[in-house]
Amino acid sequence: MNTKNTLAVFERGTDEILPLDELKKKLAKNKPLRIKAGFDPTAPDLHLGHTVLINKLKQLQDLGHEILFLIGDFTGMIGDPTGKSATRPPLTQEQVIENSKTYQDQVFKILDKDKTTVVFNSQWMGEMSSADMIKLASQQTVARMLERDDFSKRYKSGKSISIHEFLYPLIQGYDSVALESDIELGGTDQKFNLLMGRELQKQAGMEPQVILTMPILEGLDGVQKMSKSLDNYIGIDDTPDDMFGKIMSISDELMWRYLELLSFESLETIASWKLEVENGENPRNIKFRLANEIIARFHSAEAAIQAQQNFINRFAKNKVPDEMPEFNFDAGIKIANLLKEADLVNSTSDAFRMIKEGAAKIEGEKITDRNLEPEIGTAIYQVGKRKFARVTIL
RNA sequence: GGAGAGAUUUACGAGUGGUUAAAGUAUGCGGAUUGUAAAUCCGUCGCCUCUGGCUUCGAAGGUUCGAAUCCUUCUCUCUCCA
Repeated sequence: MNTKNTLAVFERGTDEILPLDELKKKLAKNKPLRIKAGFDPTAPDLHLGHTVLINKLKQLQDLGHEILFLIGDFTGMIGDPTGKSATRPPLTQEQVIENSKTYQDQVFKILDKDKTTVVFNSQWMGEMSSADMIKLASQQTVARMLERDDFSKRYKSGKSISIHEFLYPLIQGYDSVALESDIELGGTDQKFNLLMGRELQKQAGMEPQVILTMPILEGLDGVQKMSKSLDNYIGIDDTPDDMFGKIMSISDELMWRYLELLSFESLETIASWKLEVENGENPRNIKFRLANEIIARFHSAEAAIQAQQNFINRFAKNKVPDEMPEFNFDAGIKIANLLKEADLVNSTSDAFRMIKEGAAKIEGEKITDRNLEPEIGTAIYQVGKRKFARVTIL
């Protein structure tokens, strides 16, 4: 592939490439580049937000470049302050190890395992002495650190910033020195950290890496970034039904954003869909297409069709789902406790509330008696539109 | 080390001895409507079978008939000075 086409692959969907000239020079060398991307093993389960970046890695991998998949097990113990308005709780060693395993299992659903180099930054950071750390810390100034938006915001608004949080960008930057990376990918929120890698590489006498940022995918709420801690994500391990439901719940506005960043459909195709909607097509049907594509990618085409069928049955036709959690209880249990034990409500107080609001149903019949002791037998219990459980009273 | 300010329920934020389980707003949840979208309206938002009881206002003690509110110690945060 010639340089021009290669460059097009690099640029597709990116937010920024800095500096572009240096990337062109690196590509002109006509040999595999070392491409670094770091992941913070804060919690297991990748979500669609991560796949924006991973898809890009996959594309570059297919061009023959070397992917350095960095698991930030050392930095994970700091807790990345990026984008946070408060100090993030650090992870324990055990959590980090556990989570990084899950990460690898999931990421190789997209990346080619044989062509990917997995590295842990504890490999070199764990070896670093206190003296080395001080030397590293001496390479940047507090003023420079406070340039970072989230730090300066917190500083100005009187929120605490711990010293160790300043170390995070430094260590991430040092990772680039240790790995001698040519390019580093990250979300736009990583820009500061990525640039830090350039500076430290320069100071180490190396050719600095080019940074490539990908847009941050908004979560289901359409405002905050998709993240596990905010619970507004679609996990790639989610069941087809969950995926379908979550995609359907996003706003019309957000739907276009998702199509842009997650779909493999061409931009022309997406533009034609927009035209359809303007001409009266129900936006819901566009979401159907998006949901189908995503589910087919992480599960199968059949699963996608099934999920859509389930969705239509459940909501459009108001039927109950085929599958739901099952519970057994002894006779004499009170309805409030039953709903709580079956995970349909958070507390018995919540159960009373739901009953009062007419949201709790048995076999489609509203529960009116809050002191009800359900009869022996099996029945479908429901709270709200989405929560179901098949309960057997013994 | 010194001086000062502050820590309230998911979040922001009222509340300076007694109708305070704690205003208000946001978020969330539920209902109506609908395309499980948006918008709107209504209800609800500590726990416990609950016309009542229990535990909360950084932590632990204390004063009081009674404390989120007063006192003491401690923890943490911020500002200024060194």
